[in-house]
Amino acid sequence: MSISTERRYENQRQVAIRSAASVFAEKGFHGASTRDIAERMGIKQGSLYYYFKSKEEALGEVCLFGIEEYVERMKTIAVSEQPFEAKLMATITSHLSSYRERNEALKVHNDERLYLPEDKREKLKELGSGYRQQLEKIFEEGVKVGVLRDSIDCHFAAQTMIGLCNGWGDLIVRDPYLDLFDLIQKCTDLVLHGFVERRKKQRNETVMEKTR
Amino acid sequence: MSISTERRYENQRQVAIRSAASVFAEKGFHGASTRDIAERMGIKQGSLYYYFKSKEEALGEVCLFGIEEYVERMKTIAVSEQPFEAKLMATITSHLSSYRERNEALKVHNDERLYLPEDKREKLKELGSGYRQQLEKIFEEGVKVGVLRDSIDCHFAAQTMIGLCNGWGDLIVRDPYLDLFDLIQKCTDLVLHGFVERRKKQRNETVMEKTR
DNA sequence: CATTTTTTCTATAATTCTATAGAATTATCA
DNA sequence: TGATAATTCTATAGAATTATAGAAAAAATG
Repeated sequence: MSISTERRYENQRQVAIRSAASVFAEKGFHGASTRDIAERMGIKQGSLYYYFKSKEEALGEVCLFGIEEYVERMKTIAVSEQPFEAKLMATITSHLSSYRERNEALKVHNDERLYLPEDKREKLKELGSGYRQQLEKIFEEGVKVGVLRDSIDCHFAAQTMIGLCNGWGDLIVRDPYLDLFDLIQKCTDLVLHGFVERRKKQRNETVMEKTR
Repeated sequence: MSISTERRYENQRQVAIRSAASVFAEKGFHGASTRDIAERMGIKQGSLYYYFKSKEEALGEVCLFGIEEYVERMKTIAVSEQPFEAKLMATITSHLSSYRERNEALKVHNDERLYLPEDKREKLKELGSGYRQQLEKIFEEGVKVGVLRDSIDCHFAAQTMIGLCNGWGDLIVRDPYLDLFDLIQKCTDLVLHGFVERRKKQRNETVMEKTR
């Protein structure tokens, strides 16, 4: 097998993974048939098995594809020397952007990975927890430098931010015109400051204003 | 058909719906077989069709069961005369509690409703949008009375809060020991105030403190 | 160009699943 | 109790699905 032949195979396999991602995202793992996936990439059902030895393997590859770079980016952000606020926004940006870039594979990872057998799920679980732990550390750092309240629960914070981004992820996948930039601003702002009005630097402010 | 006979039927049908909810939550709509559902309620596969005319109808009933009361409660909260903060917390409480009480049906609604045919999905969509709109109104009210910043996007706020609660919903379903009360406090606090330290009433505060 | 290797196709075995029909059982009620 | 109605069961038709084997086609190689 020549080097270019191998590369060609890997390329086509990547096409297969993206096709599977797209079909799994649309119909779910069990709702999608190998025929659907094959058709989406323009080959016949039986030929798909040249790239995957089973439908399950296809799911495994899609999930890995979906989460791998996402975790990789988090590592980069976590070790970087930016101030807390920048890290937070970078995380949100990375997370939300993944939904646009990864061809629905991240969504498939979220929704369908539990249909993988235990051993394959293990690897994904590690990646996922690694992500959460690093996010947690970012929050801890924020507390340490005094940007964040020291009463906050960093585990809760990390888990919530992941859930919040995943919720928007579903909508991003469904609506390709959704303005990511705007969304990122708003999410960051919410996590940092909440929705409540802060009365700062306002002169002549009275308690009565509350009920005006 | 006597009245008690009808009631018995309706009771058993409710058992069927809950069984279906449980199986759908675990295996997904397509991954679950009618045999699985029947077995969970202790009858044989064919007998299930005494309660549903199709597997799809079962899914429809589960989704409706999952979302109906949830929407109902939101209505009650929205029209109530509580201050904004109380309404917000009531909403979060209602949302998160539903995951404990509804036998996984709300999760099924979230994850599997898109496998329903268009016409059945319509009804659910209306219920869901109604929910979101009412939540939006609560936020708008919060802005109007001055509790919330008037720069906030109430549509974003509502959508985010739903996503945030749904994210925790998944974890609540998986972990029956998760402390809901604590979670509700933290979610409310996040949405209201964010995670950033507010320096209020602190004397001698300098700009340098930011980078200490 | 002829040969070898890679890729895709066709056909199919084996299994599973939904939904239905009609028999059997169980419960209700007069 | 005996008749009627409700509930569950068994058996199965018919459709769909996964995975495999071997033929056919396309591409690479010397």
